[in-house]
Amino acid sequence: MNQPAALTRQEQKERTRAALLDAALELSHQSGFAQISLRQVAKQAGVVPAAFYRHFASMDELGLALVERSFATLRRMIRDAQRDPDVFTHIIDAAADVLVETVKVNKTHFAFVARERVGGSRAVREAINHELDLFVSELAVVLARLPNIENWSSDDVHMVARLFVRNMVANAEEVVEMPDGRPDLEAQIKEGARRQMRLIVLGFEKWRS
Amino acid sequence: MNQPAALTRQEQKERTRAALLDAALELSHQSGFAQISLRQVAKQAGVVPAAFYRHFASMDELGLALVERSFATLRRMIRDAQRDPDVFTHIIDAAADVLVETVKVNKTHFAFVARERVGGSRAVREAINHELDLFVSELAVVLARLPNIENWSSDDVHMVARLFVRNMVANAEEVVEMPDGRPDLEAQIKEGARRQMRLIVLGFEKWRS
DNA sequence: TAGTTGAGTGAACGGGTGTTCACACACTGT
DNA sequence: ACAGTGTGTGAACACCCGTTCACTCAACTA
Repeated sequence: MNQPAALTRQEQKERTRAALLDAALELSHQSGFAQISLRQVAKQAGVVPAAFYRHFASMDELGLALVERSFATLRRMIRDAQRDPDVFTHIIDAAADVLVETVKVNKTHFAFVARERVGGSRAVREAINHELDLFVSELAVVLARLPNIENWSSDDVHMVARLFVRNMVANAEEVVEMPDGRPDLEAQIKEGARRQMRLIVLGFEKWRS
Repeated sequence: MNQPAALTRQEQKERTRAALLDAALELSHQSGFAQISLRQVAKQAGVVPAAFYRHFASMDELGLALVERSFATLRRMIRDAQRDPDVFTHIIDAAADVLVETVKVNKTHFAFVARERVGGSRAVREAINHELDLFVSELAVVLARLPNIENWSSDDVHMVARLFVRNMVANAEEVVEMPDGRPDLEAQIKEGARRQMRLIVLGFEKWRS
């Protein structure tokens, strides 16, 4: 019936919403989400401040939307990784590679999560920690199938999963802080992540209680 | 020659400076250091905004002073712990206990460090990460003397030290976020920390390259 | 004791903030 | 073709911000 070249109402609205999210993400990359203003975001998105309210009730609500979008990226990374056959043969090497590469490509999303996980407003902080808890539980299910772990208590499996996720977050933070164009640093982080995971896995065999 | 009951000039100045630092620490405990204002800090310290400049050139400079003060607390914790003979017989249990107790008592300092390590301004962030790097190196020296580690490469020792410090930071974050008056949660965090350290130590024996 | 120093004052400034409102006007369903 | 819906506008508001300035007056020095 229509859209002869122009944009439908819904399309246009979604486009502006995305522009606001992108603007907030980019601005917060330098100074942190908590200290950017509604007016700055609106300006960067090419929109008047009042228009912001057509999409979000507050900056906090935009922050929550950003959490959602960022974890969607993380989930996609995990899903794609599981399709790769290498992951099952050299789990640790693959995990280190995938981690560093994905974080590098989606730097802004991971920077947002890393930063706001501890520095953000209460609402944003809790949303992120909730997502990370979900992620720990998912990882626990995967770990429970590994040879040396299959008859551990579920408490212990959860503990190990937390250990891995914590280190994943810490390594992601390092990649985020990494200056551009430093493949040496990148390799160093990757190697560090690999060794840490190997050390932890070595402990599996002798674990009791 | 003087101070009949009144305060010397220097004493009074130091007192106000301390009041400003305390005010900033308390205010940032709820909302994060980066989003509190010079005026708020001055008001909380019972001083007019302009007086702030007699002590710090900017909020950033106050932040750096806060980093220094917080790490002095951390160092005191380590030093005290080393005096305790229990630490050498049950290193891991003692470490978990000391960590949780000290963080609980100095909650505001650790909350500041945990939060601003990733969320703060560039200057504050770098100062904290520098202090943490120093701490990793100190720990590496201690670890290098342990039985299973004594002939590892220094790179590997450093890697393990980083793994421990990361987990220490993560556990401190958990204690900080912990609501008051929940000894069950506290015990849970302590037990988790203990298990994670034990798992890592188990890997020491079989480590190669 | 007289003069100097400097921590703290109070008012003022220019500018950025979130939020509100009536309004314009392009896309929408009838 | 027409009325309606709703995204985006631009101006206005009251407020808080960092920073400056001339000032007071107690603690200091000589």
